[in-house]
Amino acid sequence: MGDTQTGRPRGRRREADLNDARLMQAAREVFAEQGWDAPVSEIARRAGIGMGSLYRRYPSKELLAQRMRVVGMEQLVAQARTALSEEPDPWAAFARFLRDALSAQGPGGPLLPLVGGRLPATDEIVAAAAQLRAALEDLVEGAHRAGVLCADFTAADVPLLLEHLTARIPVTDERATALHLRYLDLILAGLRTSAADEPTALRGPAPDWAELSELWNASEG
Amino acid sequence: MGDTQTGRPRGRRREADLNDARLMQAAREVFAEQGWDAPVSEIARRAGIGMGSLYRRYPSKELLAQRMRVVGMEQLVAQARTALSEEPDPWAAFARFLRDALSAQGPGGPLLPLVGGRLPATDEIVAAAAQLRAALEDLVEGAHRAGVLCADFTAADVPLLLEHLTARIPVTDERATALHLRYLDLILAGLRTSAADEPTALRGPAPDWAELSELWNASEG
DNA sequence: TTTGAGCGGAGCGCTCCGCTCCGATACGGT
DNA sequence: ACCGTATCGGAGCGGAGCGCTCCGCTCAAA
Repeated sequence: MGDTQTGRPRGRRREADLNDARLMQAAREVFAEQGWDAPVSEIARRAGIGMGSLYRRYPSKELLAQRMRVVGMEQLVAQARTALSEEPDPWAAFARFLRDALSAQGPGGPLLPLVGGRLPATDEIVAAAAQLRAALEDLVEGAHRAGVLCADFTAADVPLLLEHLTARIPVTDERATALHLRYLDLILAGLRTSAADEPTALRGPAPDWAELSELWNASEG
Repeated sequence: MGDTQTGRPRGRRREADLNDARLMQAAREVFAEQGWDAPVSEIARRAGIGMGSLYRRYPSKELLAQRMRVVGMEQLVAQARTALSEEPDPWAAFARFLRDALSAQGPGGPLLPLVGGRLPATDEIVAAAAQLRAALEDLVEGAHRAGVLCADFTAADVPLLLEHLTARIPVTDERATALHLRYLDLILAGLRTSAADEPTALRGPAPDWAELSELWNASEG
């Protein structure tokens, strides 16, 4: 932590910071499109950076991906906090966060850290995950308290739902995001309860946070 | 067509037919889980069949996948026809088909022919696709006529929606299917219009069948 | 018992990946 | 202006893992 507090770096140092930002962006795009097996060279190419510079900054593909997960989760937390503070209505905040998460996770880029599941969790990652969990729980707790959210929809549903809405389809990023948002609207319509409606339409056991941890972190070495 | 009209094959021939059925099943499971890059040896292993037998029946991975697509589409057509004939209510037929498609596409196996997009379409495939299109249009037309389906939801939405609901998550097949069905229920709740509701909640341009063709078939050689 | 069509799986050649090494580049102190 | 040097970029190396083939073995049919 604290590597962004450089007071206006200049020259070579500034270039390195720009490179790092570009790398995170490119890594998220490429991993989202092609999965874990995407070649590192493709990430470097899309970031406009040579392999040497990439491997100087991140000594292995695994470390690069782990850092990318942290950045992605931090961005989600920021989006959740923004939605919570800028939208007074709990339902509006909830809906806005989902839309932001689907569309703004990088230009056209689909979702977040679900490269995981095969790379071990660092301390940084578990800390970011804890913060993400807290933010999502704030979001759904608020909607629940307002009585506008389907009763047995949990905070752990959110990442899984986003994952389900982020199909890897080989079209332009804009078109893919448009389709994601199209089907998200369907989900939102189904999630919203109009006051004392009939019991929720959700079937099957809700996921919990432990299940998510197993999905996101490698089982063991 | 017409290779299933054998009058009770016996002995070695019967084993070959069983092998073929097992192969289709295993191929769908493996491709669904791991995508096109899944090793052929894994398909053979899961089918309980040697590589020799597999490559005797299908001279290349591509031909195997093309045949699998045809079988998968034919199964979807059969499920659509069954839903249409067994469920008198158009909405019930529509909902049942979606649930069947998500769960029964092989035990626990996710969806269908979206290995495509990189392998060329054979005549058999375009014929099966045409039949699938007709069946899906019957399904949504019926629901539309009954006035219970969100207005600008088209038949071409169905495969894309199923694809969106079939996230590849590394859990047991049963759990994955349960999650798919959980979020399908949300979609169904959002899709259903109660008579003259407010205008549909769908945004963005609806997909059409031409877009699907581009997704499913290789652009060119 | 003989036979041979059809089965299973070990191995070959090749593609493609993660990662390293080194010449080229341009910043910053003097 | 000039040079020392930290950093950049991409060609190449070793190896993993794939599609596909080849061949010894099994077992229904005669």
